[in-house]
Amino acid sequence: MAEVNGKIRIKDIAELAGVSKGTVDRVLHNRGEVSRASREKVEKVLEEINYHPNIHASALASKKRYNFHCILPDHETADYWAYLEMGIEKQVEELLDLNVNVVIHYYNQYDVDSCRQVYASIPDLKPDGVLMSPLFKDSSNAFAAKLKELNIPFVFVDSQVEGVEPLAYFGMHSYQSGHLAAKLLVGDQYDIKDIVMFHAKRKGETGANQTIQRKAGFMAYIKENNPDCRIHSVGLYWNDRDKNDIIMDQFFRENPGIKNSVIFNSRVYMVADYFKKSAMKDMTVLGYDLVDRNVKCLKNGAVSYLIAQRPEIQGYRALKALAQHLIYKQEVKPVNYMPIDILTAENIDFYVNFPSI
Amino acid sequence: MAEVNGKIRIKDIAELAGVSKGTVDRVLHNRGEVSRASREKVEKVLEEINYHPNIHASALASKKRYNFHCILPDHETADYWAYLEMGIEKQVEELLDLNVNVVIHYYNQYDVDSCRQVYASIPDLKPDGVLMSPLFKDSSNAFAAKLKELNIPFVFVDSQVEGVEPLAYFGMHSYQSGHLAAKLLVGDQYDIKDIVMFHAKRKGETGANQTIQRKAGFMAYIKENNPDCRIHSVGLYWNDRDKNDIIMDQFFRENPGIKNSVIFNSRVYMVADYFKKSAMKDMTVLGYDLVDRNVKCLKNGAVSYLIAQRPEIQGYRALKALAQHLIYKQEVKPVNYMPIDILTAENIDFYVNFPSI
DNA sequence: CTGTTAGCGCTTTCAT
DNA sequence: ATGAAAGCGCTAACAG
Repeated sequence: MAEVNGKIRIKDIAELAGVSKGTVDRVLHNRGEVSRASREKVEKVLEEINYHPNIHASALASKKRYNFHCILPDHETADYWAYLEMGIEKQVEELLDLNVNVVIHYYNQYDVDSCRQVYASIPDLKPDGVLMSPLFKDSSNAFAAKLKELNIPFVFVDSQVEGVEPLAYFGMHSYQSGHLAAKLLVGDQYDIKDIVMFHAKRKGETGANQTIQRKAGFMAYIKENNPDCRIHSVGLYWNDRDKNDIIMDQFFRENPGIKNSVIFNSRVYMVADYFKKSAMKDMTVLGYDLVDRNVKCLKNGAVSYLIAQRPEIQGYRALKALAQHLIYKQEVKPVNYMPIDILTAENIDFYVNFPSI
Repeated sequence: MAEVNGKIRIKDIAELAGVSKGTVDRVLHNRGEVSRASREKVEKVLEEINYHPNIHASALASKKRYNFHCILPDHETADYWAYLEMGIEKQVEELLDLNVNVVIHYYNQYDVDSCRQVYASIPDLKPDGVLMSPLFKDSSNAFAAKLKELNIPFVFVDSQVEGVEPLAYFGMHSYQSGHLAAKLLVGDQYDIKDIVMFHAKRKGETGANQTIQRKAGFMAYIKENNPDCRIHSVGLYWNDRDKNDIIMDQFFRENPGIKNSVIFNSRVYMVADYFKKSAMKDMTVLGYDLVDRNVKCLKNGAVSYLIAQRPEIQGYRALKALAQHLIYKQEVKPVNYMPIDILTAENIDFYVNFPSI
């Protein structure tokens, strides 16, 4: 039998230390000037007892208001970013009574300029904290430097940018996820000699190293465990299905017999759809992210594995990290890797309906 | 750009409705008598606006105290139950300022009588809510009936008991997890013709149908996908290693060449240790639960897959469910299946260090 | 049945 | 530098 309790108030500490509530508050928050003598008396009491402030009283009385700004790619309902945003909204609810105001800004994820424009508009809003997804590496890097200069704490979700140290990062360990992808796709099956890897053909500023890292992890595993396996890389245009069909038609005409494919992003359903349309059976397909269209493919067998990364948790915790840092003055862990979830037809249902927060 | 806000107080509602704060409070909580006229005026205002009570003010002012009692098997540090208890403790922290008192009671998980004894002691404590793990089916059933009679809400973690309807259940879908276990262990490899399945030899009252369900799911998958596969069942004594060695020695002498084994509980490390000691290579071993000893086996390759079920979340949410029901008067979802996590050497690190709450 | 009022523990302002 | 006091929004007790 174990019991938990705790009912020490600031008033109690004040009485024990022989000072007033106001003084205790001043030492607790290092605000205002306190004489050495008073400070020591209070600190002595604090060491002896186990004081936990009543967060409800604290939140209720606090007058300070905070403005947090989130910068995300625009997105469709039920895609990866939508889930991340749902996590943010969850945290917003909890922050409401803490006098925190949260604004979400969107940029076109296929247009660097739109992203830059949003970044440029932020400083004038005098944010107390910023949450961002650094899709565009260079622009994000520059913006992060600006925030550092303005002394505004910021957190990253989804991907990291080398050389930038946010207050905290919430996302997947991309390299290791690629490793896992390779293990799931080929494992110890040494008879697999060909794998096709689809990637996005993009123009303009390179994205964050998310996909690059995933690919690197994948290659490393193959090289170590199945060195004779050939990896074919095929570039696709996510917004031009017809063009993709032609590209894939040609590829599989030239390389018949390839049964294993991997896609390092959430567009795996497009590839699965192609296989279905082309009546290509027995394909093993692996992709990323728990989004509606992929779930459907997983269930009907068109996709074998999905690797997921808890986007809601990313959004939820990233925003929370700002509050922990700014409001509760707590330490925040700088790097927070999400679990790399393996989804199959057999366990997907319990992920889809699970309120992860 | 999207913004969120909301600052309507009871006082505002009172003014809008032309009544006093007290009356608004009475209709919000259905307490005390309110005239039809007043009630309707207030309800009309409530429909038009979007009122969210300030939980901090509410918690601070509330005088009511709650006593929750949790009944768990005793356990070692870092085993499955320890994780579940960590989740409970997390929720306890959040409940502290809500005037909730939580006591955890332990029973010997190998002794029905100790469990019955604890159950018998609970009603005198006048609990407002109970959290329990119904390991012993019949006794738990009887106790649940008693709680129903006393009108005390209770929640189940870890396993369910047929015919009993707790306020909520938090745990895994055992049958489906068995299905998944089979898929992972043999998948489409039709050349696998023998699997050995280890189970616990227990005495006394049968446990909950947890293990039985897992086994059933496993068998069903094999039957459907690999009907020629033979499944050998071997009973072990978890608390007698020497005896187990003899049993396993004999089994593998009589059945050489079996490479695939499954254990439907967290003792998989015992089997893995045996294989290691006996220098049996190339064994594929699958078991349950993210506990320290199993993690070690996963990392050194002695275990291939672990299936995990988020015990912290179970404890955390189960206790929270009591608070939601009793304090916030919110609806609680009666059946809450945890995601069935697939752990391998490649992704285990990100589960081990992940603060799931 | 309804309005008024005294706190809950903490923050913050204002005298001293 | 420090104490006293007002008040955050809500609950609950009390007086009418």
